[in-house]
Amino acid sequence: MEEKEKPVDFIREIIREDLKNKKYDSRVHTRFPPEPNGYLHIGHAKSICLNFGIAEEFKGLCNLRFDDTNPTKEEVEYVEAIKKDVKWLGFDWQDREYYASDYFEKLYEYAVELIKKGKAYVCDLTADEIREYRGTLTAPGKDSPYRNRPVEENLDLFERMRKGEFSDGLRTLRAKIDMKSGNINMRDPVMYRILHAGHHMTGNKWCIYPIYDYAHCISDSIEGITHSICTLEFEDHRPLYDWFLDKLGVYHPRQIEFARLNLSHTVLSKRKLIQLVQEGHVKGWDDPRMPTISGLRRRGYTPKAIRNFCERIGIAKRENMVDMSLLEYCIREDLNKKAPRVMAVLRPLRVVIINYPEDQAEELEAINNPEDPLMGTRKVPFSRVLYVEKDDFRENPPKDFFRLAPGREVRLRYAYYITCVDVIKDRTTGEITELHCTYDPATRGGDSPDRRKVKATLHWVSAPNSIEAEIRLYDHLLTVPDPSEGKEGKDFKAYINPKSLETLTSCHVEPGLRHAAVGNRYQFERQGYFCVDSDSIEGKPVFNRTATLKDTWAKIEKKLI
RNA sequence: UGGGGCGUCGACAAACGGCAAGUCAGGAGAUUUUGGAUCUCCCAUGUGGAGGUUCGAAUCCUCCCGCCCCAGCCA
Repeated sequence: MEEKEKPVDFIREIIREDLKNKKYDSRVHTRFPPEPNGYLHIGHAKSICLNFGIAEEFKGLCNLRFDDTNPTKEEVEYVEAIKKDVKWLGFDWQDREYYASDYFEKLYEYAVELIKKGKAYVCDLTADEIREYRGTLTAPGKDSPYRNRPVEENLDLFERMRKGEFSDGLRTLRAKIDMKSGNINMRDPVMYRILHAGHHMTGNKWCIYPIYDYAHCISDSIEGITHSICTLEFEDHRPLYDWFLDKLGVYHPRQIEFARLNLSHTVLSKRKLIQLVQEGHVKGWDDPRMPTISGLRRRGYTPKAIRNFCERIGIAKRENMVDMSLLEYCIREDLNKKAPRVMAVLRPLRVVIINYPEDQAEELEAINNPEDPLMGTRKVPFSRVLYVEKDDFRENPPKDFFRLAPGREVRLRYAYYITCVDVIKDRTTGEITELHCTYDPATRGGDSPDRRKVKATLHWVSAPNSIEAEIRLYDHLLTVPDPSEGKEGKDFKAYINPKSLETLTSCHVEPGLRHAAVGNRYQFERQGYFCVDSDSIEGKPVFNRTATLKDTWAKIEKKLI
């Protein structure tokens, strides 16, 4: 071991300490407990990486447990999606796929036990009345008139609740704790509610369902979890978590809370995400603009980049707002090493090489990835008529623009030096339609024998050999880093970026991309990283821009304005 | 006016009484057949504030200030 160890977060520190003290029989067992009522997002990835990561590091286990105690909100579609996403991120729960609903019977037995111990009672107050009796943040609550119901009566009523004798909301089972507690969660919280609703796992077996606080701690206990990691808003619930387990006298894991992830220029709340989907602001949960795992996957993100991101952001208890640029950095870092380079012209400008023989054609050798010689080379066709990027030509170049301009010589990557000799415009609109250039045959491959320098290297495609493609450019979902900092009364939807998607339909890409498989990732030289979308059809691929390349020129240009 | 948390660089985040790490962002330069990548350097005389303890305080104590969470039969 080196002297200087990588700093660890406070949770791993607690675990190290527990291990040192031989707590929990020196076991480490965590769990990731999603509620199957929505898709996983990058914030969940933080939790997944934490829980599964800890299990790996400490040679422990991590369970996948669906927290399915509310049948009115949960669906199988979500459990399938969640499993797919966790797997895709690279984590394995082996055979430990559990559901809180697996424990409904046990939960019921424990509830009966609490009733017998005088720690729980059936309450006939309505939801409104319970709210009234609860008091407020500053005023204590008052006892329910049903609080001192005899044990036998509670037992009878609770059994009849289960049997379905009462309609929804008629009665609840409540923990008998302290209506005057400063912690509102301790003011006789509801443990069970009556809900005549079918459940995705248990069907119509139950018409009473346990509340999170009651179900979660016991599920953790049953599974032998050692460290039950959750987010900060559950800090106030910890005394309740402890209370149930203490009163029952069962195995008692430790709940630890950390700060959830906030990411700039997007939203990470299930409620808001579901709103974006349902109101059609995006095309679905896997829209590449979404911060969902499925959205990021379709966008072209790799599991490695996401896991790396989660490692870099760290774990702490402070509220945070991580810059989207860090996520982008992580995907560039990964793809720079892995993605084959290819040339694609997004906004084509026709270039005719006037001194290149009409009937001539040739193939030039291009390097697939300068970062990795093992990835080899490929041939790209060259001809008299090419496309270059519109942005790469300026009739009146500003200072520091060193791409193509009238009279200027530049290099075509892996091809030749060319010089712009004429600018052809549309007579009526004045729009530049074509460039006439000459090439220097001595510069084949991109080097000049006389060592003369050109300041720019342009990507290009051969017009007759290129194939057409659709390319979708994505930008931030929101125009502001943090929508909650906006004007009073403005919700996040007021900041939805109208330019978050730009679809380019007449792009030209290298012929080698004709049969690119869905999901393949490439670097389009000088443009960014792109991946093949599932909307692709034979002969007409569709690409999603995963991330741009760093663009120094764009920065310079911005300053000029 | 209750209870629970949290304040270290633009954004994350270390430090555990002994010289304020690192990363992203930003800036400058080198290099470059991607204005990419890579490399070098710069970027907190100071840790929300004020006192105190100490040879020594981001760290311990006191008071103050600010921010977040809790009044679902949601999780």
